[in-house]
Amino acid sequence: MPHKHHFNQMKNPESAFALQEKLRHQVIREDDFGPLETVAGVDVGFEDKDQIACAVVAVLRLSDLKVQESVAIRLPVTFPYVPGLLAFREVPIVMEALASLKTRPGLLICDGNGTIHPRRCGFACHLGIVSGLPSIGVAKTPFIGEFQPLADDRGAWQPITDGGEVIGAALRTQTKVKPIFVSIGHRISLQSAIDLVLQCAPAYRLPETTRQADQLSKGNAQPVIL
DNA sequence: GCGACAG
DNA sequence: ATCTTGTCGC
Repeated sequence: MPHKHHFNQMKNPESAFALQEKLRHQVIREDDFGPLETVAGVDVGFEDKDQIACAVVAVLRLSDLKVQESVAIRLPVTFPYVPGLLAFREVPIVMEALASLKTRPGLLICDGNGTIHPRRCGFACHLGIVSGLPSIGVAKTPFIGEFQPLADDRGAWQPITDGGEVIGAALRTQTKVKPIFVSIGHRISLQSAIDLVLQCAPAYRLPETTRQADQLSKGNAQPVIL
């Protein structure tokens, strides 16, 4: 079982780059999943002056986008935030969260990029390969690449390119609202990723999966004022 | 060399 | 990511 141990022992950026170069070739860029019953939102938040990471996986029914199950896990941070190496900071704890789920999600919608990455192996790709699950990357900013202006209606999108290669899409999920950045994570095509993200974002800029996971990763103990 | 830089 | 209330606009 070569996988799971690469992370915690990752000490220097050189070995992290090497692993990404290896994993990038394992990314499956075509649809490789059956009928989807559930879709899970993945998000990691930080607390305590960046000492503690909190990973949340929220499993929603695709039919009504209602939360069917969710888990939140808290662990000490083991890797710093380095642009381009986000996966090494967040994948391990997310794997722990996935392990404690009762439901095996049909697909993961990640908070972060997939192929929109210098080495085409962002968080969503990394998590998809390590977990074996189909995954999509959804980010609020593009990180790298260029794209043409998009129409202002919901569903409008433009390819994001880098060195002539299409690496993702800038997608407008709500009319006249700033676009989000969708990319392949693993076992899905870019077109299917776009369609699915749009389906999961019927009312807000971010998909419901991300919103639910995000909400659960924050002050779960919201004091009710009377 | 300089600036930019997912979460 | 996180620190944080109200507020301008459709």
